[in-house]
Amino acid sequence: MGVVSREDIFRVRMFRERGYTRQVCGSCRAYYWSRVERPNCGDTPCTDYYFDEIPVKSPPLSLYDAREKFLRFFQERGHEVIDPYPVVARWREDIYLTIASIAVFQPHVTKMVVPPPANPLVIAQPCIRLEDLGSVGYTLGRHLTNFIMGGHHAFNYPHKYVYFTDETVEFAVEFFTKYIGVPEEELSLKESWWEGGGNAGPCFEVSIGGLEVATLVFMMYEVADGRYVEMPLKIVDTGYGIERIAWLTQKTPTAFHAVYGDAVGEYHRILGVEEPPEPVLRAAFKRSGRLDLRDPKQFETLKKTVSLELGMPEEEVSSYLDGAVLVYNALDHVKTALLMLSDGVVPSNSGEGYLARLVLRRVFRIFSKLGASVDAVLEAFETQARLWRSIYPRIGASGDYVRDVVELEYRRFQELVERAPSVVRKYLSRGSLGLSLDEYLELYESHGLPPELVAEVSSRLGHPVSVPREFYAALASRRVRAPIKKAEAPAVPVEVYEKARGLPATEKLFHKEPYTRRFSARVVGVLGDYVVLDRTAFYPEGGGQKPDRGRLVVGDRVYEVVDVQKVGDVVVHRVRPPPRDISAGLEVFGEIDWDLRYSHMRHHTATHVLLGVLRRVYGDHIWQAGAEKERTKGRLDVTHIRLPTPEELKLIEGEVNKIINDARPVVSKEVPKYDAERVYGFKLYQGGVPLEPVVRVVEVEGVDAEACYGTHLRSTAEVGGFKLVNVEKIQDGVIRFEYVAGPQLVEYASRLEDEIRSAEELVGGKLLERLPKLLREAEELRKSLSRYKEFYRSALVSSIEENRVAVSESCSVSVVLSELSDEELVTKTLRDYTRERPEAIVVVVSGDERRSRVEVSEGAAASARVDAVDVVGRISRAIGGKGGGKRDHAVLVSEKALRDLDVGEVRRIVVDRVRELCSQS
RNA sequence: GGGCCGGUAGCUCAGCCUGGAAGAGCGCUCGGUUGGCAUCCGAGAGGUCCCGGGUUCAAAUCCCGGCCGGUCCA
Repeated sequence: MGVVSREDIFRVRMFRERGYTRQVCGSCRAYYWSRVERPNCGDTPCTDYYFDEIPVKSPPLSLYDAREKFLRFFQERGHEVIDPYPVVARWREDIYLTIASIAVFQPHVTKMVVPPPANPLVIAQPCIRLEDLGSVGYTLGRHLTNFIMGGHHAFNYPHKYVYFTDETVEFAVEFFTKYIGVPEEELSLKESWWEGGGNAGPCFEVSIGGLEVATLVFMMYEVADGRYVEMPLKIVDTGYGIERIAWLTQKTPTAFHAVYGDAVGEYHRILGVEEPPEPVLRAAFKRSGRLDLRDPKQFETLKKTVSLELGMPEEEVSSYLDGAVLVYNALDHVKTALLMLSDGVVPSNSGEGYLARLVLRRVFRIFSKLGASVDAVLEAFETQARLWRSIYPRIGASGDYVRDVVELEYRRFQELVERAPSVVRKYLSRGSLGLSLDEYLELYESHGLPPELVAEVSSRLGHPVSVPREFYAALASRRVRAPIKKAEAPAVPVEVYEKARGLPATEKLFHKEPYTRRFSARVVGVLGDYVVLDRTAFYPEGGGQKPDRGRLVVGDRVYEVVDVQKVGDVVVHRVRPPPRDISAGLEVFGEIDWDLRYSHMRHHTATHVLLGVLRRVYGDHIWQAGAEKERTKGRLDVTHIRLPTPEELKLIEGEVNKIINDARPVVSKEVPKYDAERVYGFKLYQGGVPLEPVVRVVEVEGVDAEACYGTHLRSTAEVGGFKLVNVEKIQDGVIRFEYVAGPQLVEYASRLEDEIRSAEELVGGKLLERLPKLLREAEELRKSLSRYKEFYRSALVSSIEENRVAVSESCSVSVVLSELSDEELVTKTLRDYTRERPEAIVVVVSGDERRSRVEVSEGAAASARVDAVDVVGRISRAIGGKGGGKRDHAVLVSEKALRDLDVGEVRRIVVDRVRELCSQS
């Protein structure tokens, strides 16, 4: 296939054969194709909806029927039906959710790393898009946060052409006219341009009566640095709106009625909202296609129009529609949450977990706004679980988990709401004039309190405020985009990486025979400190398993292997000393540190068993979030909603050990990617999704199967034994398990024993006998210390009294020396003393052999006359030292030892100054 | 992964901006008052001011690093 110019690509065979003409839309100026003359492109917002007036031959299709019809049509035309992928895009680094059917094949297929599972193929892929989350209900179904994208895809390789524009348009026209029974005259195909996920291409938007029912994209370009580069692979990427097809055939006033059927009425009941009469919905429906979501005023205008048309009071129309919009939002959001949760998302404060929490909080807000309880929320989830489990089996399987999560998240939501008054009060008390825009933004972004809630709470607290109009604009302007995930730094130097990529793949003895300890091989290349062999038993770091160590022997020279990494299919060994004398072709003898390796293998196999047990105990939302297998211990992080209880931990430990005792075989095999996915499901990819046509599957019989690169035992029996040593929550929604296996278990136990023995030596006896005694003793010492403190305190007070010189009615002065260097005690005593005696000025000189301290404390009346800071300043000038303080309390610290300090001098200065200031009247 | 907010008595928090004596309410203990109570009165105990470092005569307070929690976003 040659390069097609941008205009020519739209001139497809069918348009010529069946007399379609290219026309310009009177409204949006776009070009479109149709068999008849039309005033506009036939898509909203250039027209009202009128598809309900079009005679469609198809009987009303439910969502399920529409999906089946779509799949069968393309299956009959040579497309293989592919099972849908999860809505959580775990195979993508750049997006969290599956936003289109093509996302299933990006980037591995689009970048030609892996062939597609079939070609051509058809898929009904559930997708989630949260962009319009805030305004779903208003357009009565034009926008949904979840939808099924029906995609038929053909991948045209340079050497293998399948089909492109002509057939794609013919399929679309045939599908809608013959299968759905839409008169051909009603079809309009608008020329457009599509971009997304780093790809781009021309497209047709297919509309019927104002409803866009499909987009036919011809993906031909890669977008690189803002330039379009033609791809060798030309992809037919279509998206049929299955919900819209159901809507088109059912002609209900909203898409929600078409998609959710009886559940619409159920939700009205659950939420206690009256259903609007049909004429209200019909009237709103007509114009809803023209609504622009960015302008909330348009919805108000729509209400006015409906009210005029029906002669119904505006308030009535408004209350009907406002209530219905909330119900539609609830329907939509609950289903989105259900899809995410049943695909195993654990709500958290980051990543896809945050998106799940975001959706759930929207649901909770709707329910609490309407005064519905958590039971109503649960009922709403159960209603839809019943509705969808036939299409999505995972929804049926995750009931307990969904219920658990909803309850837990609802509780957190309520805590947030309960916190609101105290937080708002704090902000209100800061300034006198209500709340500023910045304060609203901070309340939202830092405390999760939306402005409407803040205003409500504030007026309940007796401070009516109004939400700043510019709030959402200000919020939007703060949004900055950042890459989702950062590329990891390579584990080998760049120049080694570059050179290694040119070398042939290393034969992996560690895969072929994981128990290989010694081997011979030939040197393929030497790259700096790294040696590359034609085959190796050294395991390179990967999949959370640490690299092997050991030695390489070349002739009579011995090199220590200190690191092993992989570059693609090439294994590189870093050795010491630097391999200066080695060259390609030499024979090498290798030996790995078997003790280390065997520990890795035990901990690795134990990790798989643990993960399998966790999934069995808690459910399929358990996903590996990270893992590390070292010599001394293994570590597994998994997604889960809460810390396990001690009982659960005992159960988990017991189950793992049972499987170890069972001596289950552990088998590794190479399986074509798509076969593996079919057999084991997506949970295969616990440690990430390898973008390769063939994956290595490690299966622990009846327990776990994962795509894994690591080395494993032949049987679980070899794990030897399993003990959890630490469990903690490392972040919201992620639980860390640490454990030891085999001989490490003995090491662990004897380390514990050593610790206890050392502790017992310290306390001189059995811990449980000695500790209570020691604690009692400590308590007694504490009490006795406080008695001594009291004694010193009263001694200090007497000393102050004895040295007291009355100067005037409002002034007395007392300068004393205290041998005690307990600063806290002195300060507290002085404070108590001067509080009782407003006229007192007390100076205490204390210290030790390194430094001295002069503390001046004054009662209220005295400090009105004598400034403590001034007194300290004078002392400082006479005897040195630095200090300062407040008018009634100041401190001076000198580097002199206490015995070198002239207390008489200090007394003279203080008494003179006090006399000077207090004698005057 | 990033931004923002927070971490002070058992609990809820004030104090931090502007460095200078560790605070309030509730709860707890004891005593008194009361027929009864979320009664009233009085006394008392209770602190690693998250951790580490820096600046300073002096740090809960300022600066840097870390940990933990919350929240918004990607």
